[in-house]
Amino acid sequence: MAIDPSADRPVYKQLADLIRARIEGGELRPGQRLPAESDYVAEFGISRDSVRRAMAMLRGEGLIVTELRGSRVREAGEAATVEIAPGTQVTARMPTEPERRQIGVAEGVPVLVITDPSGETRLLAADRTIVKAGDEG
Amino acid sequence: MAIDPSADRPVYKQLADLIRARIEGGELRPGQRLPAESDYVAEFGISRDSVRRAMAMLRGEGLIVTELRGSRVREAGEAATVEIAPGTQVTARMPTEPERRQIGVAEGVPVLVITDPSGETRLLAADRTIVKAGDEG
DNA sequence: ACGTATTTGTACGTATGTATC
DNA sequence: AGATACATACGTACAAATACG
Repeated sequence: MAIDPSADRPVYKQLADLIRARIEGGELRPGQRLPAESDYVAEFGISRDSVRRAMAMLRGEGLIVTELRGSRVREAGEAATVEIAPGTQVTARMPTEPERRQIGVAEGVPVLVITDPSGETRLLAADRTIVKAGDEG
Repeated sequence: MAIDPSADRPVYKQLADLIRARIEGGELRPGQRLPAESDYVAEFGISRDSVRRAMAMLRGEGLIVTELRGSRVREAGEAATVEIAPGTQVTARMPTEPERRQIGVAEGVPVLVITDPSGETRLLAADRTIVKAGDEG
């Protein structure tokens, strides 16, 4: 699998596809370190800009996390189950950056917005929470 | 409010903060067109790169959508309510790009993963769906 | 304790492509 | 056709955090 700069699909998306396939195919396992940006630059002869765009894309999809020392495949992590009463509403959205820091959630992770029948809302990190509908409060 | 290149917080984050505050403060209303990238370049004397990073950040937060003609504040849109039976589990995550296209959901919008007691799952766009726990199937 | 190497973060520049008005 | 505006993609440079010897 290689990258074709003359293809219709942008270089950075091709690289993201390639890495995504390696993650979903199990070639890159949860917790495993990804090659450095410079490795991809050297391997495919593309610019660092393109590599960084690809990484940003995968980060946005929640597939990888990036720290100063490199990126790694996100680990699923055990999610706690929260039971909710009938009439409770649930939706999700991306947190703003201040919220993200406050809740202590990584980039690329949505928050669950849980509104109970009284109108009170809770914000929970979607990667640490599974909401289960119960038959009573 | 201005941007201080010598501040600790990066220029692009300062700009994102500024635009986010304008959105949350109602100065920029849902559906309203944002100034062009070049306007921000001129207004604050920063590079287009920094402006684009700020926009990407806000896009990732689901606050704005960007098209070829410019960016605008995302409109909430009427969300349909879906009732779920007791025992049904709900969580959320970001879709991968192929999923995003398949479901027809904009960038920056998470998907709700709904698993009924039999184990079957549904993917729904979180900005168009509110899940409501019912007291029976 | 210190310097060095590695790696990502930020920020500037330039150029070309493409869609819209 | 021309102007506008965003998308992609290359380049460079320096800063900051971490890891290593």
